[in-house]
Amino acid sequence: MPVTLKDIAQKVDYSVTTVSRALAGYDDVAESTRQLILKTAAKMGYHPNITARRLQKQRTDTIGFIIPTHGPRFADPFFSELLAGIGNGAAERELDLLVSTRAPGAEELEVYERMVRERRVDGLLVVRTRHRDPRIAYLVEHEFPFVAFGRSDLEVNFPYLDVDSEAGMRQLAQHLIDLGHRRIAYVSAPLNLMFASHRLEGYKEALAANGIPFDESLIVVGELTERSGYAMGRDFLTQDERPTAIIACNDLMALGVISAAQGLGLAVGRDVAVAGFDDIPLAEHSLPSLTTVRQPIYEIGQRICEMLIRLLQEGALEKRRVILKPELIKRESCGAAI
Amino acid sequence: MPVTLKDIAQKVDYSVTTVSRALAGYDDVAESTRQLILKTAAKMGYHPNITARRLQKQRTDTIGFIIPTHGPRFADPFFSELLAGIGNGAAERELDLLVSTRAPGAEELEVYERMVRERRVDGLLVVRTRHRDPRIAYLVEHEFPFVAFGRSDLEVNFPYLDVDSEAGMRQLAQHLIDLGHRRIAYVSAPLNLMFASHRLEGYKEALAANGIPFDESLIVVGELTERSGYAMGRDFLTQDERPTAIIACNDLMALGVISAAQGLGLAVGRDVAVAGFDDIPLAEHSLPSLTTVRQPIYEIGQRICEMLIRLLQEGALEKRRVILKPELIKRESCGAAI
DNA sequence: TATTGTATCCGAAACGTTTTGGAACACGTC
DNA sequence: GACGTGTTCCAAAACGTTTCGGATACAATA
Repeated sequence: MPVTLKDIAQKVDYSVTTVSRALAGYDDVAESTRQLILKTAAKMGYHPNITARRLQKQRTDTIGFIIPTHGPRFADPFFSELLAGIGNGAAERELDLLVSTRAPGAEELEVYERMVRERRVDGLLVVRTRHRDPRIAYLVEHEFPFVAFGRSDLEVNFPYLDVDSEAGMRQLAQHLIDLGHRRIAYVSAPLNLMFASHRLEGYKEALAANGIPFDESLIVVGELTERSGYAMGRDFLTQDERPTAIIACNDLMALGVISAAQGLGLAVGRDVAVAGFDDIPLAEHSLPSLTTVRQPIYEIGQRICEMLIRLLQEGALEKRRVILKPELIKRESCGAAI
Repeated sequence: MPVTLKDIAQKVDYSVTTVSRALAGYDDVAESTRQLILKTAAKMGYHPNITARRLQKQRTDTIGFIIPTHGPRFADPFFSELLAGIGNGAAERELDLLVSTRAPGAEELEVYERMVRERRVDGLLVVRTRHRDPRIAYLVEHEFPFVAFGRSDLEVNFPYLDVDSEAGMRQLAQHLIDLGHRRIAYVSAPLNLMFASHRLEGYKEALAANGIPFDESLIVVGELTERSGYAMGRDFLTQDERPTAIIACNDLMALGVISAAQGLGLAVGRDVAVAGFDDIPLAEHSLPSLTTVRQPIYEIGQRICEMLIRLLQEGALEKRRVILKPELIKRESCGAAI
């Protein structure tokens, strides 16, 4: 049986109130009795019952994070890094992190609803925002505190942090164009993801800026996995008039494209250029190393966590919209590294 | 202000007790009043306050999982898959999952202590067990319910699930030996990890069984990252008398070794054989595809979760120790795929 | 008629904490 | 001697739920 305030109170012969206040550091308890109480509490091995405290304080000191997974073999390095950032961000402020894993869809929304209605968490983190994102709509409607990683096309106002994917992809495509490429294939992410639109937009802008006509047949939509990148890459590279460069919407797919190219006996970086987006750790050490656009994933996790915490503590946020500039990382997969 | 039982009681003019019991489905409330209460609760948008319920029931319906991370760039596909398994396992039984991320060490143990002492969770999941694992020692000493992924060398009895790494590695090494290799280098995981010892043991057994002397200089300890595998692989492959095969303790390092080999102009699968352990999704799609030993990571996550839940519900476990047989997956990195 | 049984309900306590609003007392000041 | 001013303490309420141990009313049984 764990030690409670009552137990201590009995032992030192003070009221529960006084014990509570001594422990909490109020100054309306005599220094001598405080010392006695502190010592006794330590000796008895007292630790507050967090649930009782939560009930009384009417907050959980917990934030929620629902990871959108797809299928059982969910092995995305992007999310483990993001999670590490969020986890450590939460830990710094002594907050608990409640994690759920769910594939996008109706069930996923139910998880959000449960978290909100049953007051399991004080606030939520929403990642990988989608078009007409129902999660955001729900949270805004119920005025539940949350911070998103990614913008939205809903006509609502909410705090978010995002990376300027459009600019990043524009830079990347421009880089390839500068290297002389004209037929640049593009493996998109599912287009219901906001960032997928932004990146595609950036790609189109770069083409337009250089007077290269947009060719629908060079665009394909993948699933963000390596397997998918492999399949798409193979398709492109076995066409009669194959592209000279392939951009994938994330690094995992880009790695798949590289495998596909190499499987066909092509030298990536010479025979065909390949580029990704994210700069996961694997990108640097793949062979050839991967040209990509760097998002500071860990830092993003930390920052959205911080934003949420501040939002919860202060009820508002001075900077509700944060856009980070991504960085083009030139490596071997698009030609000799610089 | 959320709706409480009291609000409903007032509305329908029954006691809080009756409302509570009606909602909970007890049969000592008249069918007609139950219907009334159910309808009213729905209409008023009632949802139980989970914290209050927890306080009363003296359990949290939450399990804890502390992910051992190393450094900020923590992007391990193994853990995201494991987390997906655990997350979905917990969700099936309507349990919350409390996640924390912490590097092994003193701070990490403090997280365990907090979770236990302040009753934040009903039970814990411990993964990647270590020699004289202080987490296990602590939990056993405090008789706190937990299930481990991995065995221990402590003289204590606790429920765990593990993969027979020794057998897996023995098979893998035997496979390489059968392919004619005699100088087989080995990139181990840090040796304080239980599975590292088991795998090294399996490697040694295979050598011994085939009369190959054990060569200390062929053993090196890496950090389970691709970067580390790259460095170790490069070291081995630039030696005068380089090994003809390299086994890495996990797939991520094996991928690093492959990069190193390819960077040196070696054809992996022909000039040098490389093998890993885990069978992360990337292993199948790397080029060449990676020979490895398959652990069903997602399933492992699900199963340890299930075990813990059963342990919590029934107070005991019929099968406290589960050992899974891993499966050798032969692919191109050790010679033509079969 | 007295007793037992059944169906339906509820008051009060409990879970462990924090906070509110004041009580009790000692001390100095006018 | 009355009046403030601190200092130190505490009873009780509150957070929202579940559960224990009846209570009541009525029907069925002996």
